[in-house]
Amino acid sequence: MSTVNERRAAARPGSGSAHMLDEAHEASRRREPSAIEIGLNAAIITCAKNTPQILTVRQAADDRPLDALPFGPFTPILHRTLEAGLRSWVADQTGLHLGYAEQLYTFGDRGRHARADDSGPHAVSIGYLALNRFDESAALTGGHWQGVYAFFPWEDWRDGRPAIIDAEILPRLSRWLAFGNGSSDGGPSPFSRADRVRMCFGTEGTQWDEEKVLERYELLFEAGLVDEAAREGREAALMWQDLPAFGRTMHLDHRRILATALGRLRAKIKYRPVVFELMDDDFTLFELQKTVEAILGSHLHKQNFRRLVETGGLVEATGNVRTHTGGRPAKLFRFRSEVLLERPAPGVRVHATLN
Amino acid sequence: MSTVNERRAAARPGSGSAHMLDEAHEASRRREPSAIEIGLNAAIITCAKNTPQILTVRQAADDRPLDALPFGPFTPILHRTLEAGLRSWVADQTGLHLGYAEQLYTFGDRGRHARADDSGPHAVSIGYLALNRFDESAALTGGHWQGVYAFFPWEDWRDGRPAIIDAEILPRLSRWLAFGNGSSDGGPSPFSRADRVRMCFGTEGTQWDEEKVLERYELLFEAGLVDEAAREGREAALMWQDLPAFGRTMHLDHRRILATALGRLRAKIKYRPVVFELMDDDFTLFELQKTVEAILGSHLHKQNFRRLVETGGLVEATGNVRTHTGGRPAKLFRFRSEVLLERPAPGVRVHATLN
DNA sequence: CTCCATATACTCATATTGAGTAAATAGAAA
DNA sequence: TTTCTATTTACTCAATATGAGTATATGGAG
Repeated sequence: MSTVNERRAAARPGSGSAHMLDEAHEASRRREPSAIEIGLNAAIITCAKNTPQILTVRQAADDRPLDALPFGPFTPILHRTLEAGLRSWVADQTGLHLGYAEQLYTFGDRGRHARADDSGPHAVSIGYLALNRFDESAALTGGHWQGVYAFFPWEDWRDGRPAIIDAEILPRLSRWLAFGNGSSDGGPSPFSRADRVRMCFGTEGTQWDEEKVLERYELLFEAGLVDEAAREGREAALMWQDLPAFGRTMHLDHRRILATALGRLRAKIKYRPVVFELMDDDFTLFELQKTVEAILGSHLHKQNFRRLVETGGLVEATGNVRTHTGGRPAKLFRFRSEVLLERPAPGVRVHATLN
Repeated sequence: MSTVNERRAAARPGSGSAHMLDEAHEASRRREPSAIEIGLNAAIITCAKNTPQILTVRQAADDRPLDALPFGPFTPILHRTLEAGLRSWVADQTGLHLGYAEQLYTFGDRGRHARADDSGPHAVSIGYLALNRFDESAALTGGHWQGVYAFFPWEDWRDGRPAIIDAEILPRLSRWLAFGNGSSDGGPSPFSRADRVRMCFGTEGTQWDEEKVLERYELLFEAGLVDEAAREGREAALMWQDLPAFGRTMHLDHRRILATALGRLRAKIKYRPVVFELMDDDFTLFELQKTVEAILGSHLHKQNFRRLVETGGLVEATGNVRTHTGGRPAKLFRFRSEVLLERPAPGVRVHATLN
């Protein structure tokens, strides 16, 4: 972990730093605009075919086209709020009208544009998580849905511990540890690299935490194992040869935003009724469970799931049943939005099992 | 000076929005900077005298000076990351070196600058929550600590339900409901105003949720009851006469950022060991409890608190005791940072009681 | 020396959780 | 028609966690 003084030193290239700061502050008070672009990025998630899906658009970068999240700059003249701007861009680029949307994080680190030098304007990107129910009939005017786990193959544990972890990831992380161990390089994490590997991938007795999607992605990034690290000229990326693809790559830092989105969704699904943003009006409890499992990437105990969701007042029976389920007809349920008024934090509070 | 966007808007006052959007996007691709300022704001919280304290600086606005959070613009030339910029501004303005800091939210709504028209540049402000232990000996070069509940008198329930709720707030909210009921005015909330009053202030059987600090502030804002609403020319603010002060006001939207910070801290304290950022290295369990209670604004069951914190592996005894506690000497404890490696979400999971 | 406020050590009933068994039912396969 | 199968639905049960309480220890103030 870097000290305050180191951080301050880094923040002051060259001469009289205090003076420069004052000057910058003064410029701001005189309302001189700084050359900063604000990008709005939407991680739009739906659930189809038992898999969480992300809406991507194609973006030409350098030579080859890459997957990107729908995005555009925030222009205050056109958009009353940040979220309005986001909705407008998404509708523009994909024809999709967003339902639920929440702000995730604002990314402002240097290096977003894959330049070693400081040329070009600096961009700050605000990431959003949006949830839409899957509508087969509504044709998109742009972009297409892709399975989220194509970007994070190590995150889906529904068929057991993904092979890529022990076969590809952990051996390389071990080499990376052996190289430059100690605390991480200037990052804010107070943990040693070895501890971070333990926490992220649940080795040595530590258990897998499905919410640490971002932490895992960032660890792989630091270790130079994801393509984005090589693109940005990360030092650690130089030590690898014949790297397999650790998930599909994305434009700029969009995969980081997607990792943030999935992690947030996995966390939130447990204490707020956000799953229902992904469901049709009527659904069976089994369909609901499959959706939750797809998001969490793990299996849940069926009987307990039903108990939780029913006694928690999250759903109510519609009185109808669905046949052709492959077995006994299933009662149809709908979301009871009244819970939001009754309980402080209603949600699908679930604990993952390994079965 | 006029901005790029203003000039464009002036040149084409009635043009179609789709075209404008394309054009704006094109402008962005040509890397034309938009005139947007990014402000960094720090809600720095500590705990002293059994009260959460917020670090404020004085800021001259229009005629009278107001309390403000330490803030400054993000200048990519000077600051490698957003957080580095924040730390630098805070050190500059107050002499304080931040410890724990996390990003809260990015506020970008029009109206931040209390202008009815669209003059002036639009500002986007990124709010941070920072936690510091209180250090009596470290003198501040600027700013001073103020009790958080001076800004939100309705949030401290340690001496029972605050009188201001039933005496001042609820009667006026009732009048506000009677005026223009129905769903809120264009806001994103799917609830009726009446439902929001219930959820926020725990009327009609609904229980008080201490985490809804922001929701409560925004409800009071919409109802025109806080000074900021009058300053920004909110319509609802016009209907009141002889309004008492509903908490101290702050510069711009800083009180909203503070509300976000307190709400986030109250939520996070339950599932992450953030309290310890506010404690000295050694502390008694009673001191720890008093700190948690100060943050949550409610009392906890003492014996259960100890059990939770000890069996949860959050603390370990140092072997020393503290005397002069007013009673039997208390064992001193320290934070066991190893829990972070052992458990996925260690924290002070507590449930409020009314005693 | 007594009182007092706090610390510490327990008990106990109830609710929640994790995990399991068993019966019901419609469609598909034999 | 019968059997099989995958699924739904209904219970059970032990272990643990939670909310609330009682009882005792101990140093300092008066």
